[in-house]
Amino acid sequence: MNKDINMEQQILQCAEELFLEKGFSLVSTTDIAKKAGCNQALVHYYFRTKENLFQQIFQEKFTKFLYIFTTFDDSDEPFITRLRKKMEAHFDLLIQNRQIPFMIINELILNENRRNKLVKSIYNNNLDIYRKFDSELQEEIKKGNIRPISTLDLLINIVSMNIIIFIILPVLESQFNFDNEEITELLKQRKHEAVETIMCSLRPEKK
Amino acid sequence: MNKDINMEQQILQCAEELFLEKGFSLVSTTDIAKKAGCNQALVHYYFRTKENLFQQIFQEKFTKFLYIFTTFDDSDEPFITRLRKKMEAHFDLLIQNRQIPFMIINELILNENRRNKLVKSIYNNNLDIYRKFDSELQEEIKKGNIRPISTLDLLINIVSMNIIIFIILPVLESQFNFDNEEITELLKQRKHEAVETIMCSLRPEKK
DNA sequence: AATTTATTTAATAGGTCTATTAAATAGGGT
DNA sequence: ACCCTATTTAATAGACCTATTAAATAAATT
Repeated sequence: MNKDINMEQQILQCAEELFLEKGFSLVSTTDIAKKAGCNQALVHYYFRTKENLFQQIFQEKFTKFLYIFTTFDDSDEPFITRLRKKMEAHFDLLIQNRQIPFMIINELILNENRRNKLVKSIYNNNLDIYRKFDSELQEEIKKGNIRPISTLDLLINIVSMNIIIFIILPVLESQFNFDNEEITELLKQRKHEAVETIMCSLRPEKK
Repeated sequence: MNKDINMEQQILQCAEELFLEKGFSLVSTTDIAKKAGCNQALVHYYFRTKENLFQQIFQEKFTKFLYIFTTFDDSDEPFITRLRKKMEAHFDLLIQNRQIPFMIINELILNENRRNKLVKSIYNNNLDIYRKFDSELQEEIKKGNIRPISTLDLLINIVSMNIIIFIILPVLESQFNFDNEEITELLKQRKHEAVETIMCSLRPEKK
């Protein structure tokens, strides 16, 4: 591993890679130390517990995952255009961090404590932006520009369509031996299809 | 636990519940034995290894998960109607087995051996039905009844929309204290929305 | 140079885990 | 009653895990 940066950062970075790949419980502090090239006790010296170390990383990844949906786009483009852009930006983020969806699913289901803590903070911190989004959406529906749908359902749909390929990717890779370029192309196509599916699903009924 | 059935079945059943809840690595044979009310060695007596025991259960769940998509519906209803029915049946199955999606995601990502084994057998066993579905779909697209979409994308979309709520459910339960009835109602609504989203997304462009 | 502080290591306590072994118990069949 | 087989248990080997402790080394400060 890189010897230029200090060991604390080194450990953090190695831990991140391992946790992203295998989740909390399948990574030991011994694994982390080995990868970082240091003694196992050093991991505990800097971070005290494995849980601490994981929390730091997970928190950051989760915030990243949600960031795009927790910021307000104040351009004067139409609602649907801004929505499309958000969705595309979110997908692009996942392309850069392909294991985030798995990590989040895994830890959010398995660890009740982490889940409770996170969920509460998300809920409280983003109520405003949620309400704003909600009122804009319902406005568009009233105008007949968008098929009637609840805000929660739409958000779930978007997240769902955006994460699924990153869950399925390992399976596809098991069957077909993709090289990097093919995966890039696959993700590009899938991004297009995911966005298109949501956009098409929002078209109002023909009269 | 129930004392009427024999201990082998008892162990299998308890293991199933635990594995579904926590996945392979967070369940010990000691946990299983405790739940089943027997000595830990008995788990190994009947199933030799934890891996064996898990395989049996996982295989069954995974087959169940795919079953609906691996059978052919030969009624003479329109393609889109049959598709909708399949999707609904699949969702209903998941309602009865809410932890299946998590288990599959978890183990399919974490364990390369299991993934490889499964993926190959699925691929080989269901090529015929896949081709049949593929040709029907492309036929409908040619007729202009359905928006152009690849078969793989459509299947991914359907699975995605069907599983997402079962992934998110623990998160929602953390925030709101649902009782059983509320969850049933929530799932019913979500089923409707998932199916509707796919159906709407398949409508051809207006001319 | 001496002293203090920060980093790193070896050693280990105390726990859990899987799997095996040998012994105990139970249940037919003869 | 005896034998045979199936079921169940206690005990334990051997591995690995987290976290701590005390000692060693390096770096910084006076």
